[in-house]
Amino acid sequence: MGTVRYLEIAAALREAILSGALPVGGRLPSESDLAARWSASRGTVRQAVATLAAEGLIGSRQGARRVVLRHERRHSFAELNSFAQWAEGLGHEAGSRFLSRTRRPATAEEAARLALAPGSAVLAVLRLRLLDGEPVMVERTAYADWVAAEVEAMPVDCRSVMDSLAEGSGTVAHHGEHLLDALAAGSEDARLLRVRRGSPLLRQRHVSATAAGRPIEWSDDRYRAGSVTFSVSNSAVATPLERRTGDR
Amino acid sequence: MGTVRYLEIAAALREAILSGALPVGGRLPSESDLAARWSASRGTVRQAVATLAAEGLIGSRQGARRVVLRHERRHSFAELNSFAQWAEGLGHEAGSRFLSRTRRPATAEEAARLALAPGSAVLAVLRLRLLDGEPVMVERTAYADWVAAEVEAMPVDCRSVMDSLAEGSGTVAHHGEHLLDALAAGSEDARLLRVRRGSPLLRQRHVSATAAGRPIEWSDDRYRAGSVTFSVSNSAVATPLERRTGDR
DNA sequence: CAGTGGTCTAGACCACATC
DNA sequence: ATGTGGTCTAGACCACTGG
Repeated sequence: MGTVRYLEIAAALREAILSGALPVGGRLPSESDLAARWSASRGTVRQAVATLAAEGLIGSRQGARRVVLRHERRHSFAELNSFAQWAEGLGHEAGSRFLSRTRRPATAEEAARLALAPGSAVLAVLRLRLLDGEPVMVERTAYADWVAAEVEAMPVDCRSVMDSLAEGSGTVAHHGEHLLDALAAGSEDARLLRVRRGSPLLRQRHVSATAAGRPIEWSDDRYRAGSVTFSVSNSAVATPLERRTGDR
Repeated sequence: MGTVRYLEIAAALREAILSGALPVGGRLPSESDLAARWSASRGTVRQAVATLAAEGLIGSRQGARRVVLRHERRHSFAELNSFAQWAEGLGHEAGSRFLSRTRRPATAEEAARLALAPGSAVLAVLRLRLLDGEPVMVERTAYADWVAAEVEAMPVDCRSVMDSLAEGSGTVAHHGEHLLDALAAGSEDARLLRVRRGSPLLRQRHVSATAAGRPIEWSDDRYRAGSVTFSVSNSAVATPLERRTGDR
């Protein structure tokens, strides 16, 4: 059986929360209740509720029952790193076009982000992303050389580079670091996104890496204002968010 | 002793990573090594490394040693919810001025975010934030009525509302949900931040709640482009980030 | 005060990586 | 084949919440 006990329990609790059976502000059963009901040890139950806490669905304090914080669904990691999967998960139609793919030496920033020796070759890609036919994002990505050939071979309207890499060589993104800021549209941005120069864009720069920590890509994605919102939830015990000044 | 075993181990490992003693891409000692070295059980060691994994510092795959992913420090939850603590942590001087504080009925959105009955009273605040004397952020916050009196009593240049609430009534933020997007500066934004109307701003809307899940405030913070960057790290096992279309 | 979550132990078996 | 992390058990004591 591929079944994992604590994920079963977590899924059942998640379902109860998302369906509204457990209202926001309501209390979860105690750990011992859950352990008895599922014939599992307390450790396993704690692993299940820790999963939900990491998703921001529930909170806890020593001595008091766990409480439901929200009942909205979250998106998976795959949806986060893949524009196509994200769009489809929301019922939108994702489009994509490679505008250029060229090999060139990495810039200093790209080399640093991809943990490459300065001047190593990367595959630089310019790509336009559409949502229901409308252009919403311009993507400028540098791929590490060990995936470059595979990316070059993809069709110009390839739905998802990350999906194709997974199906092809089995390369899967496992970690990501994302930098979010705002900037004014440059002339190329403006032309491709059909907005005026200087209009606000939301920029998401991110590096994706394999489970072993090997960087795959470093990307600069610029969204038309109003087209997307990023959402982050955190707590005093688990802090996935950071804020910085200036560039970087 | 107020010492917690797994936090001690986590702190030691974190120190080793941040100092560079364990290089990026390097492998951590095995769980049994660490357990022996610290005279702790394997469960305790796993709790320690789980802490670092949640901070995005290390990654793991079944069967292989854990690897170091990065060695940059993260900011605490407190720094995330508090402009003042964040600025001071970076060595900048944070300034602040209340421009207005008025009680009025909650808008539909505010009532929903703060889990209030429609039309309940809130304290609406307009506040300008400075970094080293320069205006960088405009904050429009709705405080729940049960903290309104306390916020009204604070001086106009109060450094940190959240710190003051903690010291005063012991109200501490424990959970947060943040929405990040870009938008064009309105006329009030432009005047206060000394930028042109229509220039790009990074908007962070967020709700803060107590450990019990009781909402404290709902805020719309707008940063001058280039003044701040938000950073998020995630992995296939822990996904704190979500992306959405349109408003909300 | 009883109940609850937070911490910790000392085992066990399995799936997967690495050599 | 050996080592490693992933999962699970069945206990234990403590700190804190709540009525």
